Amino acid sequence: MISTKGRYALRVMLDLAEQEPNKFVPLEEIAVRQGISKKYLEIILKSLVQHNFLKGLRGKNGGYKLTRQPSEYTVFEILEITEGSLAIVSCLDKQAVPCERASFCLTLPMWKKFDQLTRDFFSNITLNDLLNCS
Amino acid sequence: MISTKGRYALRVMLDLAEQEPNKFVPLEEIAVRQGISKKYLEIILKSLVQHNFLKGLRGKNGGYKLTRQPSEYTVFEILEITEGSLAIVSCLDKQAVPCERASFCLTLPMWKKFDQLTRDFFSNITLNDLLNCS
DNA sequence: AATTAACCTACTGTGTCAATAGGTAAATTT
DNA sequence: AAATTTACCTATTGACACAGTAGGTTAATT
Repeated sequence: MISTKGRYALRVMLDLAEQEPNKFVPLEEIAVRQGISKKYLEIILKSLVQHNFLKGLRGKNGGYKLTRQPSEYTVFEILEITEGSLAIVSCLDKQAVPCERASFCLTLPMWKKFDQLTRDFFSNITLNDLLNCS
Repeated sequence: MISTKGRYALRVMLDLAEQEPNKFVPLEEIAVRQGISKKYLEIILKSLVQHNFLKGLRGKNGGYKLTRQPSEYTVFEILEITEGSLAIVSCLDKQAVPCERASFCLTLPMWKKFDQLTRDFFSNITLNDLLNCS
């Protein structure tokens, strides 16, 4: 299940996408608008900045802004960063220890298929798509 | 992410489906075969019995057996019982408190779509399908 | 009566989630 | 230069789920 981190991250990115482009928007504004604790959002935005999804600027008139166009962010990459992994089972996690049952596991092919389905689904949705959703 | 409960439950159901039908198979056997702690499996099988997915019989020659044909169990219902919920976001959980942002939430439609995708995917796979996977 | 095996209640260590608290560094304004 | 603003950083916390363990009770068979 997607935690608040991933959900909030998406909402913040969408919030920024709706603001005037290239303008730095202070966290406080976003927090109020989205009804999310400012302190908690800080943690989430930190990782988005570290991955160059956002640019942060300190001081007066500072804040955050997108580093790309909304159409250039996929939901998948935003979720992957904030959730750590979108793998449906731990066996398919990046840093998973290889399972010695893998060769004869009856369920593994199913998990892999679903994993690909998930990847395809969220990779094909951009922030722009969500903004224009009818 | 699917926890060990759901994954183990599936493996146990498949294990039983591979045994002689209508024969009661003791938990000990399954645990050894699957390499899973017997005590932990007890907890998982308990819920499967309570939902009439399995029949348990005590005493000598006792054990567990399926109550239906392997083709009559979908992966979805097995996972739903053992995992509690397969909802991708808590907003879509059965016992979720209604979100007041729902009416204008830009991401909710996406979550709903994915939820349906998940449901469709796992509802269309039966134990029998997994047994015969090539 | 003895054995087998499911069933039941309770407990535990570990880790993650969802925050909160308080301070520091950098940019701007006065 | 001082004050203000706002991002950035470290640490802590309570609650809860995960993954299992322990020990006993009930029912069926031998």
